Amino acid sequence: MIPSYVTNIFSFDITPYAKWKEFRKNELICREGDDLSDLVFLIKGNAKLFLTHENGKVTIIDFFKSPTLFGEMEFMGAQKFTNGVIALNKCVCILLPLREISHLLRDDTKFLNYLCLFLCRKALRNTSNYATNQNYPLVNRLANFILLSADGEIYNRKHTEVAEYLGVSYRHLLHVFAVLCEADILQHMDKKSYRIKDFSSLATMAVNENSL
Amino acid sequence: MIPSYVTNIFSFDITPYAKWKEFRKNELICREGDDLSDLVFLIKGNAKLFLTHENGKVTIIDFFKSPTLFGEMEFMGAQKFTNGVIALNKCVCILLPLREISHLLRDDTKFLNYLCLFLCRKALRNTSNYATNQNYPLVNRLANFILLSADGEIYNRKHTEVAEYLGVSYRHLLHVFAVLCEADILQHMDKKSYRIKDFSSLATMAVNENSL
DNA sequence: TGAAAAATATGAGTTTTCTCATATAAACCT
DNA sequence: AGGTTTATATGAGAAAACTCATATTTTTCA
Repeated sequence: MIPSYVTNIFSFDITPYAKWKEFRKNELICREGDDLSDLVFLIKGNAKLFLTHENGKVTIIDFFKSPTLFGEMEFMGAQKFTNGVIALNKCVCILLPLREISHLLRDDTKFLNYLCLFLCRKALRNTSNYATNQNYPLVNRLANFILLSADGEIYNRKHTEVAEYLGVSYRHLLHVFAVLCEADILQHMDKKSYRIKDFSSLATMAVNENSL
Repeated sequence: MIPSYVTNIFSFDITPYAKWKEFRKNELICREGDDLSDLVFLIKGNAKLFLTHENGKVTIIDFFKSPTLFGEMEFMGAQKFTNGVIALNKCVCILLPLREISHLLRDDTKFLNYLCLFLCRKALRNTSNYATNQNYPLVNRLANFILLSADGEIYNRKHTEVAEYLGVSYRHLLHVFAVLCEADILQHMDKKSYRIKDFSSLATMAVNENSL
């Protein structure tokens, strides 16, 4: 029932503590500002981590793809209040109640080593993305994003979400898509999808977000 | 000799392994691309972490203020090559050779807990800064930066460095300083320093980078 | 099924930020 | 001390990105 890549992280048996929970699309897995009381393994589905500014604006901080983990910040006591996590499609999670097992985890070198490595990798990814975003205009970042997220030669994503993720306005994102189409690099297909006509141009202008 | 806040992180005695090393201003503590073979505690001085793009452009990723730690990424094996670290003034470091002690560290729950917490806090700070930077124009970010780094009512920093840190061109930074002066919020004093004339305006427009 | 909400789309005008050119002053080296 | 590099400073024009307005289509959900 609980996948081995989860149970293997620990040097003790977590099955007595683990709870299985499912979320529908658009359901909040963590509400912004709540105390988080569990360590959460996302084993199926995708979710996004977001933060609402006083501004009212919303930033997508990250996309979570299963399998992954969150709630480490709360486990470590590094932050009281969580950011929001919302299910992008049907999600399956395994919850480990912190109250019951945090003392076990703190003594578990196997788990702690795993967590350190997990945190390091996450930090590297974030830093790389951040540095990249600051130094290149949207065309370049978008080229990269298209290459990473296209299915073969077909790109098909929600503009609204992508705009938030790339940290630009919806309007500007559309503008840059239009530019890429005009340059004959993309072709606007039926309504929502684009076809990549010129992979090499796209690759040339793309910034490699994972080259750190 | 080695401060207790360093020795206290470990459950064993590190003194037999620790090396003491000093760096002059502008000396490279870590060269970009090298293998890093030590865990480094910066116990005195300030340093900056940077990354050179294929672009040629340089991003300041972070400022290190003592006391802090770096080299964790290499310890965890999360990255082969380090980013550059350069001393901004005289720096004193304690080096722990990874080859000799990494197996000890991996079994040391005290150290591992410390490292997890350290990584979490770093990640939170980075995320907060990142989200902030994406959503506010420079005036707001700069207002905040001025408040954080001013000495009383006197602000005095190198524009070149600040421009890099805030991820904008030198030209634009100067422009925004001029705007703040024109609005009677700052006053341009002798050559390099500015006096804050209107704290409350500055505070109003400032984005709080540490409100996560 | 029908109304409301969300996503797509495009135009026009503005703000933010960048590039490049150029000049002067300060800091650094040997 | 004198030459080199680095930091400060400013102008002009262009590119990048944003806001607001507005229209259409698609999705959601009661």
